[in-house]
Amino acid sequence: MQKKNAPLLQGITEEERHAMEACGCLRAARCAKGAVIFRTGETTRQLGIVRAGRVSIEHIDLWGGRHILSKLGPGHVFGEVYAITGAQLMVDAVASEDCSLLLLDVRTVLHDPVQQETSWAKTIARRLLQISAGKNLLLSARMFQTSFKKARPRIEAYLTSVARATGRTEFDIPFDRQELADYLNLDRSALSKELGRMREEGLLAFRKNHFQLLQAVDEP
Amino acid sequence: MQKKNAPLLQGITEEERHAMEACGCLRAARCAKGAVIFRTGETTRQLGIVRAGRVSIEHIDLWGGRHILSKLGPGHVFGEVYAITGAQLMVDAVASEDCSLLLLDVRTVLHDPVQQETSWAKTIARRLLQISAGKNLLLSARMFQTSFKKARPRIEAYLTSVARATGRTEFDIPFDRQELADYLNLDRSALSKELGRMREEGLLAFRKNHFQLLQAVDEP
DNA sequence: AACATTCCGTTGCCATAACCACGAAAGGTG
DNA sequence: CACCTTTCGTGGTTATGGCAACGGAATGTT
Repeated sequence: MQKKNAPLLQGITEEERHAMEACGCLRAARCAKGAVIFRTGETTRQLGIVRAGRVSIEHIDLWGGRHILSKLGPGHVFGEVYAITGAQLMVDAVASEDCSLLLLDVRTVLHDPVQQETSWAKTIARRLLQISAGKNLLLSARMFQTSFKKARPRIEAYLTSVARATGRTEFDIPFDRQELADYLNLDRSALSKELGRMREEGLLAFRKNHFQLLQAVDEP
Repeated sequence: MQKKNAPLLQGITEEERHAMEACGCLRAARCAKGAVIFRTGETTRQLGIVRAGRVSIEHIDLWGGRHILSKLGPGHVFGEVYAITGAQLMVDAVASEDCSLLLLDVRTVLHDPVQQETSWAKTIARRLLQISAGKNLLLSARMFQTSFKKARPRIEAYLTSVARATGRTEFDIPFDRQELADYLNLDRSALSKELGRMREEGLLAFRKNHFQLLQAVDEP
């Protein structure tokens, strides 16, 4: 039972919470494992906030292949882009475990002439902008890393970006091999091979998901 | 001389414009061709709005290779994600022609306790959220299209997405071959080869940047 | 018209990554 | 401990896409 507030709701008081629930903007929900929260092709006025459990954001491609875009734990927000724009979902949001969620009606917050003027609506709107911009940065970073045509540069780009983010040349990554391969759009065995080669060449050392860069790629 | 307002400034009256300029939030700028407007690694409080000319958003990778992410014409906005988050730029913004720009101080709009309450600041904040969410959608769509390991699925995914967006099976795409290849992270000749094969198989017809899907990929 | 330029299709070669399959190591569970 | 599952490295094979080079078509320029 996670008690900490989601970033989206930080700075929202208990009273404001009650006001939100009273006007129907915010409601709690529970989902059993495997339940589909948002479905591809639908539209939604609501975004989801994970309170407990995990939600998987998945994309089924035209050939039935499934891509897992992210798994979100407590505190994270999903579906906000679709709630804001009104666009049809390009992904499914699926409860990968039993979940406790909050559903927030974004369209009301942003467009209802009355609610819009409440202090909590203003707070939410501000946070939404931060969250949206932040996701933008993540997507951009990933695009750069996966835009290389060969495996080696993709791996180097990813690892150096983690190194830059943490400020260290030794770090753990949040992926196992298969997940990293998916993230970099590579085959797992191809990734393993390339990592092996890089280790032989003395570029890095690793064990499981712990990596150490030995010849840092410097920038002047 | 483009006179139409940028989406970001739609609904902003002349008076509000003057107020913005008076408080230093908004200022005009001119850039000669080749001038660097924002530089990788810097931070910025300002976003740019293209009034005339074109701005190229570029990414120099660790090996000196240059990737053009987008070219923005009049009305488009750039740098907003970095201005909002305060993150270091991962891209350069370069004037690819002589440009007339507007620079808008986002941090003031969002964080200055006084300006924040003005009607124009509220309008701008609302629009920023729409723009940010919209860019998010574009980035997501591109990610899906480039996440395939082989050329054929990437091409199909891209073309079907255009078909879906336009509602037609016959359309022009905004890229020439080289640009489409860059967009899909493919080699130009590999793209040409695959397109040729698809034409032979009767999947589509094309000439230059005009495409026609013959066997639409249906979804139930 | 002669020329340059850009855009596009095609070809051949080869490095490379996808794919399949196996076995070893590590971790969890009874 | 024995067992199962997950994770990871390796090998071999094949298909694919990157690369370089060329020629043709279309367009623009002098």
